[in-house]
Amino acid sequence: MRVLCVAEKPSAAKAIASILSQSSYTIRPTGDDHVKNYDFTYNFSTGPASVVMTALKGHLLELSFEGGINKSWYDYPLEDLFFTPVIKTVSNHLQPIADNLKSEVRRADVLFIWTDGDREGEAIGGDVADLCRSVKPNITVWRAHFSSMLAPAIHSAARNHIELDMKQVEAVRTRSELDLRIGAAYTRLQTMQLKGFFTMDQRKIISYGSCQFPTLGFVVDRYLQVENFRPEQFWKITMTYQQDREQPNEAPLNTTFTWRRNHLFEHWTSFICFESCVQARTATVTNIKSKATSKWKPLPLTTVEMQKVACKVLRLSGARIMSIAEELYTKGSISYPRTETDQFDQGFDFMSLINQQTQDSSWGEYAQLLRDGEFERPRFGKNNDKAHPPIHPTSYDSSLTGDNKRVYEFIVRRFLGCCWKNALGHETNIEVQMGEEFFDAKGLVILERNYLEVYTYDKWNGNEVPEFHDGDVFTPAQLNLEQGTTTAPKFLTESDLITLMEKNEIGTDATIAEHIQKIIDRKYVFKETQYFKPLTLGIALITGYNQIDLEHSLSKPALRRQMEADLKAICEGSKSSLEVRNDSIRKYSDMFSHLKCDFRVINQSMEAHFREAEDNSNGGDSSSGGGGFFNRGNGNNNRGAGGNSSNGRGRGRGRGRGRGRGETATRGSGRGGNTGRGRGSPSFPARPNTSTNDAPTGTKLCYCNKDCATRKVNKNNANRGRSFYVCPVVDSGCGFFEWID
DNA sequence: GCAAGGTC
Repeated sequence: MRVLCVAEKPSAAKAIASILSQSSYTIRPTGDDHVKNYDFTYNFSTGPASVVMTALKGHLLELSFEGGINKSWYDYPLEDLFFTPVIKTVSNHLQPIADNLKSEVRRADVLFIWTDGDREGEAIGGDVADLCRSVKPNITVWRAHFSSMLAPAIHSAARNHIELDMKQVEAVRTRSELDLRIGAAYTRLQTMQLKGFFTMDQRKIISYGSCQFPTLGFVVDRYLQVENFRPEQFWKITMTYQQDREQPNEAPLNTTFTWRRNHLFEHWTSFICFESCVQARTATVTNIKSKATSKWKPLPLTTVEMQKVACKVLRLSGARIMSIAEELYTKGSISYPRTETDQFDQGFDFMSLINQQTQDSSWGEYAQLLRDGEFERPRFGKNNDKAHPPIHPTSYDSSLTGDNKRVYEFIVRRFLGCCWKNALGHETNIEVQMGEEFFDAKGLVILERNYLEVYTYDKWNGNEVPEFHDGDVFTPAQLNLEQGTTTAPKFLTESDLITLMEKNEIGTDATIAEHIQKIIDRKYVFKETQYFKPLTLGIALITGYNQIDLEHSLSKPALRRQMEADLKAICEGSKSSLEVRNDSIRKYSDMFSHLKCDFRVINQSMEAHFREAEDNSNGGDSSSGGGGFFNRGNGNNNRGAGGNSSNGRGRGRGRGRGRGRGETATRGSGRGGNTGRGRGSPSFPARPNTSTNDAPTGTKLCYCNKDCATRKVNKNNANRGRSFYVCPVVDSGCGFFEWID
């Protein structure tokens, strides 16, 4: 018997051939540089056989439209794109691989498919079977079912073959067809309709894709949240305690307590709470909880996690990280970089990998510690793609420089961190009461840093607090009622964007970074430092789509998620692929007709946003940047970084400018506050900033009981029916208030 | 000149 085995990629073919043949195979080259044919013999359940193990490079076939519509954009109605037949062909660069398969299968009795154990792998297998049947219609087809690349799993798969799961194959075929039809129709419509806006580049593509648009939608949504943000004032009580040290030359220990109400938006309610504290004058420790705590070491590294964390700590784009990881993998320095698995197999040989890293001058000492007894098995995550282990170093590589070195170092440190112990600490929670208000402080002593030593990307800072006991009473060093303003949310970082995409099932681990790169390349968004901001084109498209009353929003994740759910339904057998295909085509083509009718809305949105952008650019340079449109806020326009944060934004809409980030709660401690005058400790609090509207009316009395006139106030809603008094004298009064029950 | 999904 002669068996032709086909793996999804060259590395898998090599690994499987090594296991099955116990490394005694001969290699033949093919027409493709990366793909090799491995010849060996193997004892299958049906008996011994001569085996050829070969590989693909992912999908073998590509989908396209039949006939002239594939090329000509103007000679056919766009609606035809939903119905015109599609064909699958081998793209030119994969032709040598297809030729190799065809010639090998002629000599085979059995085609044995060893593609990855996921939906796409099944579909790739389906295409291989079709191609091979075109040469040898009656060939027997087996499917290997394996859940790891370890020898027992591979041998078991070889001896217990199953059949291709045509439901999964159909699901992927449905997905590809829908993606192509929808992408082509909407892209052509957008591009042709909006062509007039781009004088400099007539070939500009304004693409639509079921993944790229929701991705753009996330960026624009956040932009609109920032744009529409209205700051709100709040008030909060801050309290600190200062303890002298035993050593006179040591700086005193300052402890900041957090008000349990955090902050309130009602001015007078905050006053009342604050006054209760002022009256009490001292704080009493009401509860102390002390316990051991730990900071957990990270999980083994998956692709998406690598992108999320490495984007942040290395300040590289996801696309760049993936391309470097690919390079490191090809070089043999790290394992396969596209994996969803965050658990290592039971038999995984950690120690030899740790040993390899002991020679490094930077992290070698930590690898030595692990080798010499500190090792602890990595945590078990919840995900296993049954095809690849978590990303880890496979050999020590000292030849790297630049970003490649930084990415490699990240992967090594992450791996070593996983193999260490959790960081250990001791936590103390102190609750104190002043008047009717509660405050909390948290102390942390780090006892053992463990994994933090090597995984330097995680931070865990200790915080020393005084040794309090239940019932202790102290006088605060400072007690203030501070005013603050809520601040706008920040723009999305790449890490935020990846998290959103993952949560909403937009793209896969291997494609998330590509979709992000795509909306940058299309000039829908740009990246300013680490933040994503939409360009005029992106804003105009999304706000335009949002204004059209479509059955489903094309810029929100729900449609893609529905497609994902339908594909699962096909795999589970609860829906047929034909049903999903027809329903989806009807849905998208109905929306397409609607969109086409209402496209003037998108045009108006473009006009409005482009005009606004041009106005903002002070005239003249509206054609800067690629493609002849204004790059809102981009440094290209010489308005400097951050230009779009205040550049005419809110023009005529009364929006505040310069909504400062981080300007929380420091006002109100200015005038006359904190001077310690009058009653000694606690120091006098800041005079509350009473605006005319807030100022009470009434008569009588104040805390200082001196000459300042006071007025009585009734604020039933705010103070539960009690009256209180406030000294209204701004410059010479005491600034205090008195409760009168 | 369109998509998203594999992989190098």
